[in-house]
Amino acid sequence: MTTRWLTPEEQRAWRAYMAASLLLEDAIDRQLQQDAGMPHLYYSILSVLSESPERRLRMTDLAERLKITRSRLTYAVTRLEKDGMLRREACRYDKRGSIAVLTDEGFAVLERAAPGHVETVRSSLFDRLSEEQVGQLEEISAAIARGLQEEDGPRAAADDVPWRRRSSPTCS
Amino acid sequence: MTTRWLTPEEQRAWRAYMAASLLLEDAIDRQLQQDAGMPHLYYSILSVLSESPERRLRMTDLAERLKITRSRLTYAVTRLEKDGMLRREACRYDKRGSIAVLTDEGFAVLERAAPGHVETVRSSLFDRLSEEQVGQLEEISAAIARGLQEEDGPRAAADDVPWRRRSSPTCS
DNA sequence: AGGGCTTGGTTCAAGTTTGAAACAAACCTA
DNA sequence: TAGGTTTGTTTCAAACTTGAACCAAGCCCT
Repeated sequence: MTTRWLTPEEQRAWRAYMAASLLLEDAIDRQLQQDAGMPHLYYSILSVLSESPERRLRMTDLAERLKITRSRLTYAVTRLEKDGMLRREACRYDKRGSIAVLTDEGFAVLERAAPGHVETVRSSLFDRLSEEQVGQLEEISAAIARGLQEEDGPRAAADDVPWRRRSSPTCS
Repeated sequence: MTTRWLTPEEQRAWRAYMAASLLLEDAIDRQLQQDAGMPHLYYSILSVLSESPERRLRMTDLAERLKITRSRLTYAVTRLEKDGMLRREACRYDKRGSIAVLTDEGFAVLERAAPGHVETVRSSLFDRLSEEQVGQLEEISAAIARGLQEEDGPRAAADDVPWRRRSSPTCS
């Protein structure tokens, strides 16, 4: 089949998107590195944990939520654990499992870093967009994410029964 | 000043965006790594070069267009040069300068990889969006990029005179 | 001309990411 | 219930990124 090349509009959109996403990740990473001594991903890990019941989550669930590989997560968690931001606990019900638990120190660091981070997100992103555009961005992003996720993982649905791991996020 | 936290709509948009951009970069990187043996950035370098006059560009210009640091570019170009995708030439007019030139082999590799890449971009992104959304994405991205660039570099404008480097991209 | 500042580019070490391989526990099935 | 497969996690080496430090070469300015 002959390639369906991008139209000029698509080209423009694609290039603009690439530039924006690079610049944005960069700005955010730099700010967090400066003010919290960790890259964006690491901050996100703490953030997700802080919102989970009992501030704990299994590695796989954490990876799933953050859309990163388990391997990448292992490395990050190892560093964060070394820094005292979180600790690992064994899972009682599944001896393979390991659970990341946010420590009080980790929570404190997060609380301290949050305002600066939000400010950066705001000034880099939301201050530049109209309310309407915020909605558009969400829809567009959701559409992309949806598409890319169903590809590999038609997970959940029927086999996601209550007593299964997937629905008991803290595994304890 | 008290932090202006994100509204629920902003939260949703932000999370959706984060997920989408991670998944998208991932999908694209994986495809290119598989089919062309190089990550997305490296492909982009070849791509930008291929569209430049004489398929050559100064390092700084290349970095500027790709929105990456010079250091990162140096590393990438070193690898690509080792692989024969491009070569470096000295700049005649400015002995500090070095110019990356796409080789015929590099061009061939690019041509071979392009269809697969475009197909991935299409199926991951544009097939999921309406025409209207493509336009919205461009506007949103442009707004973000604009904001993040003027911060550091209020370059160009008046002092971007014709005979200056910035406007003679090939420096030769 | 002789500093001193700026710019273009690379280098270096430390940190991060990748993907494949290794392991171990859990699950299935005959 | 033994063996085979799947799932959860880590490990390892190789690749990539980061930011600061460095080296020239160009650019003032007096």
